[in-house]
Amino acid sequence: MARKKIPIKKIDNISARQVTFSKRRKGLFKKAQELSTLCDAEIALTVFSSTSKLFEYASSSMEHIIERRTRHLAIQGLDNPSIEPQVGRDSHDMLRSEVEDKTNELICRFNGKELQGLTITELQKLEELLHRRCTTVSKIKDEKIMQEINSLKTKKAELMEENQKLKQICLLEGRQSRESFTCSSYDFPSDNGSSDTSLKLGLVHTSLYKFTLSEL
Amino acid sequence: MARKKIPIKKIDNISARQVTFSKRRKGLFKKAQELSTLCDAEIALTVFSSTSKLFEYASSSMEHIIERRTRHLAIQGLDNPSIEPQVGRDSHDMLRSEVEDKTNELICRFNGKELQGLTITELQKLEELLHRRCTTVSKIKDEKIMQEINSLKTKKAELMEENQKLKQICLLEGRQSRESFTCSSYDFPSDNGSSDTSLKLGLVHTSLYKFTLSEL
DNA sequence: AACTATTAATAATC
DNA sequence: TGATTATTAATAGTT
Repeated sequence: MARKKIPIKKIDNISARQVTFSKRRKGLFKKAQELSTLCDAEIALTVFSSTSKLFEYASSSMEHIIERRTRHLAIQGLDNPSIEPQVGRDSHDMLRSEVEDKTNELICRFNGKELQGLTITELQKLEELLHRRCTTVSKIKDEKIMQEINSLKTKKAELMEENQKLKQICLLEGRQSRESFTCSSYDFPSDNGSSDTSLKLGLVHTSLYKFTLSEL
Repeated sequence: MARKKIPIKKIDNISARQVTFSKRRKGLFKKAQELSTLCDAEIALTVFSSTSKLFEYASSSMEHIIERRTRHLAIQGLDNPSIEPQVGRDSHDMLRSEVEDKTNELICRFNGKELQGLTITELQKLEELLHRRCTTVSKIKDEKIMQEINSLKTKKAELMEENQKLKQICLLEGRQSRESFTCSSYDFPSDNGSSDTSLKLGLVHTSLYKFTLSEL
C-alpha cells in the first residue's frame, strides 16, 4: 500500500528488507494494540527478525497470555486427555531428531566454522544452547501432562458442581416436608482441617454415612 | 480508516465491537503473515477475544516460537546480567571471570579434556551428558506430577461415588416427604471461605448433613 | 528519517 | 452474517 504494489514474498535486498521490517513491524504492533483496546481482547505478539532479534507486544503480560493459552488448549482437549504411556521413548526420539537439526543450525550460525576452532566463549554459547535444548522435550512432555491434569481438574470441578446441585435438591426436599411438620435445630461443628476432605451424612433416624476423600 | 475516524478506546456497543473485532483480527493476522513472508521473520500471534475465544497465528509453530522466545530471553539474561550489548568484543574483563568459571565447569564435566579440541561427536556426547543431568531433575518432577495425576484420578472416582450416594439420598428424601414427616427450622450459614466449600443441611428431626470438599 | 503517491484497511451502511 | 464504499491509515519508493 504505497507507491507501488509489492508481491508478498521474501524481499531479497537485505537493507530494503530491514527497512520494510522496521516499518511493518511498527504497523503490526500498532494494529495489535488498537485491536486490544477497541475490542477488549488479550493479545500477545512475538516477532523474531531474520537476524534473530526479538520484538514483542503483550496487552497484559506475555507469560500470562502464554499460560492462558496453554490452559485454554488443555481444557479444549478434554476429549482425548489420556496420557501416553511411553512418553519417555517418544521424547527421546524427538530429542534425537532435534539434536540433528540444532547441530546443523549451530554449524550454520557459526558460519561453517569448524567446531574445533571455536573459542571458549563460543563454546559457552553453544553449551548454553545445548543445555537449553534439553528442556525443550521436557516441556512438550510437561504440556501434555499439564493438559491431563487440567482436564482432570475440570472434571473434578464438574463433579463437584453436580454434587452441589444434588445437595440443593436434598435441601428442597427438606423444605417440602417443612410445610406440614416440625424439625429441630442442629449444631454444626466446623470443619477440622483444610487438608482433609470429608463428607459426613447423618440420615433419617438410623443412617450415618461417612465418606473420606484422600488428599491431593 | 474508514468512513469516519474512530477513537482508540473500548467499543461500548457489543455487536459493533464484535464486528470490529472480526474485521480487525483478520487484518492483523494478514499483516502478521505478510511481515513474516516479506521479511523472513518468525511470528506468533495469540488473540483472546473478550468472549475468551482463542485465535492464533504462527509462522512456524506456536510452541516452537514460545520455546525460542524463552530460550532467547534466558540466554539474554545470562549474557547481560548487567547492561552490556557488545559482550563479545569489548568487556573482556567483565567476561573473563565468568568465562573461566564456565570453562572450569565444562572441563570438570569432560575430565579435564581441552574444550577447543572437541569434535561434533564429542559435543554430542556432552549434550547427552547434559541431557542426563536434565532428566534426573525431570524424573523427580515427573514423579511428583504423576502423583498429582493419580491422586486427582482417585479423587475423581471418589467424587463420582459420592455423587451416586447423594442421588440415592435424594431418592430417600423424596420418599420421606411423600410419607408426610416433620421438619421445622433450618439454619444455613453461608459459605465461609474461598478455599473451602461446605454445605450444611439439617433434615427431618434427626438428620445432619455435612459435606465438606476441600479444594484443589 | 521525512515525505508523498499509492495501496490497503476498515467504519458505516445496506 | 456478507457485500459495498467513502474514508482514513499504512506504507513503498523517493529524497
